Amino acid sequence: MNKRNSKIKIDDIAKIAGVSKGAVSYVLNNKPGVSKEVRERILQIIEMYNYKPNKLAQALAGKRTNFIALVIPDISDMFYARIIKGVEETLAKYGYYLNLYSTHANPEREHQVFDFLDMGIVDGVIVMAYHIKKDFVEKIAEKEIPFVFIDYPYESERIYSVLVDNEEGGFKATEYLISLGHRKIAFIHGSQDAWDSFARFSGYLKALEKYNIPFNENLIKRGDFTKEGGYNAVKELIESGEEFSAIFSANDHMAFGAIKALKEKGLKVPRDISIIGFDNIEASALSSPPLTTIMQPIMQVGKKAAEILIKILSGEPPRQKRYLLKTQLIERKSCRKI
Amino acid sequence: MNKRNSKIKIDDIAKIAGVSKGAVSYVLNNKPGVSKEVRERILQIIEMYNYKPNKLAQALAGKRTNFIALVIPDISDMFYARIIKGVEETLAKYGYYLNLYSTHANPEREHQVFDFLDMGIVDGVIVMAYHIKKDFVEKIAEKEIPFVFIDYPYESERIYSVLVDNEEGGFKATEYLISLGHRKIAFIHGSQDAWDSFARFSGYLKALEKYNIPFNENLIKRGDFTKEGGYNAVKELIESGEEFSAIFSANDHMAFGAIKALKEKGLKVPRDISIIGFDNIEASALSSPPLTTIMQPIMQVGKKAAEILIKILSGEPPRQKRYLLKTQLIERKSCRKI
DNA sequence: GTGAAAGCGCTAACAC
DNA sequence: GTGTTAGCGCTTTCAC
Repeated sequence: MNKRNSKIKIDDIAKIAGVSKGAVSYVLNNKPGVSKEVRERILQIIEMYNYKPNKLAQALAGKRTNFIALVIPDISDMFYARIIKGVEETLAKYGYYLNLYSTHANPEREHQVFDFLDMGIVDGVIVMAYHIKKDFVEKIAEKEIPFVFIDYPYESERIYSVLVDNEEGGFKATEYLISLGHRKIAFIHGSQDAWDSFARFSGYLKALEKYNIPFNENLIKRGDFTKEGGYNAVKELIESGEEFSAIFSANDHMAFGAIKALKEKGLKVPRDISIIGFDNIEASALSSPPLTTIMQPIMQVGKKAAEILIKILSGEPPRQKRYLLKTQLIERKSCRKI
Repeated sequence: MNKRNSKIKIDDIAKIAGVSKGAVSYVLNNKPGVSKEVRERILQIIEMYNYKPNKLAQALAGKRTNFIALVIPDISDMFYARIIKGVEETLAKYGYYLNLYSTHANPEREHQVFDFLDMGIVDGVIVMAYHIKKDFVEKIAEKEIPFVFIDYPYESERIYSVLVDNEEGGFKATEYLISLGHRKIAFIHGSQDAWDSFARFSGYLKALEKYNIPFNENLIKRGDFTKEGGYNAVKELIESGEEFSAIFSANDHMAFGAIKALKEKGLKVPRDISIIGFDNIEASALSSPPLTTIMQPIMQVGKKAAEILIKILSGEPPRQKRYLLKTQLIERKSCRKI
């Protein structure tokens, strides 16, 4: 019934080398307390028998597992895939293994995740979840196992978090449009409850304010982050008769929908209307016209989160708790000077 | 120094319930041997203290870890991402956790992977690797821990593997072109050592044969799976003066390069030349013209691999060792009847 | 039906 | 320096 009964273990190595397990353990962990000759001999035998210590036993005996859990809504979404990559690459660099847990944005599964913390199998957790409320998280913070949040929107003294500076991105996008001479700039919101969409909107507002452009409520429409949402929002906008020369869409998908709606009404981008998106998804470079957009430093988000966690695990927890990563403007062909 | 000293453990539960650890263990594992009342009481206490058994200890004591390792070349590539998703979803369905290991197609890391098998931390492994040679794999097959290969090109009695039927896909693509009236069909190879490209080519050959179309060596060019490769190959083809009315490109990226080369020479797709790709990458639906291509059942590959592994772990290893998944023709606008 | 005790494979404190 | 041994937290056999 034992699934590993045929495997060679530390006792075997010890016996063969004519020493105690302790000596072998020391050698395995590069610790002093073994003479040079004995160490060499043990090393040889380990090599010879291709002995690999059982991680489970090591971990149970107090060592780390070197496993880090990453909790993420969806693996196959390119956006998350890049976060995963950022995490994975830095973890690998420091000798950690990745333990992926996909929640499919299911609230129950997102909460379930925290059982990981008590199971002893991972040294730390990186979490990206949408439905976890602040008080829950704060309670979790008392666990012994460290974790860092990605896109945790609340300020907190105790939670490590890294997120994209959406507000600054929204500001940048709007400012760019303004610099091109636009003053009647429509804004397409994402989903109702999306705090990142609001942060972008907040940047939009700040830019208007900075350049003394009056805010016009009729220029604000709501999409839902999908192409259809953008399409409907812009169609509505056009039919409202409100004048505008540019659109800032809270994400690229909606921007494509917007372009479609514009096209149907005989409006050309960027000839008649300029449009800027947010995210820089793959299709944005390929569309016609190629979409000017705000690129999120997605991979860096993953990288940063992993780095923080590793720092904590190394016993040097960073003082800073919250990391805001800057976006970047990708200038393509969907905006023009007027 | 102990990282979990504050956690409640099985002894605590036992003490509180006034029973032995054994009893608690039985309850945890839904085993008989505990009276109904005692069981209830233990359950209550477990609930009350939110006790979670330590997986490490459980696993060490002989149980499964419920962790499955997935070894894959690159996470952020959409293609692999979908495999991951397929694997992850089925694993989740059966209560397994995913353990991702990205090799970046690095031979050393690909081999390293097999250390997993000896470390006791995963119950099984799904591997997709490019640089692992047949004899190495066959040797690994003797390990006790089960694994299944994705895209393992060799026939084998002992290795479980699931792969896409590239030959059938190549046949289907070619047959489609032929059905449209084409007889002078160029083929653009992928990289030199890509067995999947060869399989597609082999399908091409079979289709020609079936329809009594003579094979013309001058119609065969080599790319390297990149857009540039496709571009160069087709440029060369055009400049060779060899006549052709259609191109079957071994992947979509090269097809885009091909279209570019065609365009530069004043040839329009599909007006002058029909072109079919392979893979159905995201951009293929978005390009102009939208690319007709062969879709690989990528997610199913992951799903199938996971299913096989789970079957093995459940003690019912499937008799069939090798699973060939069928492709699908995605008809868009890059081919026309002549 | 219940509890004691022997592992699982390793680490680390402690004698020698 | 070297070897012994007591855990780590759980499962499971085996008496009772």
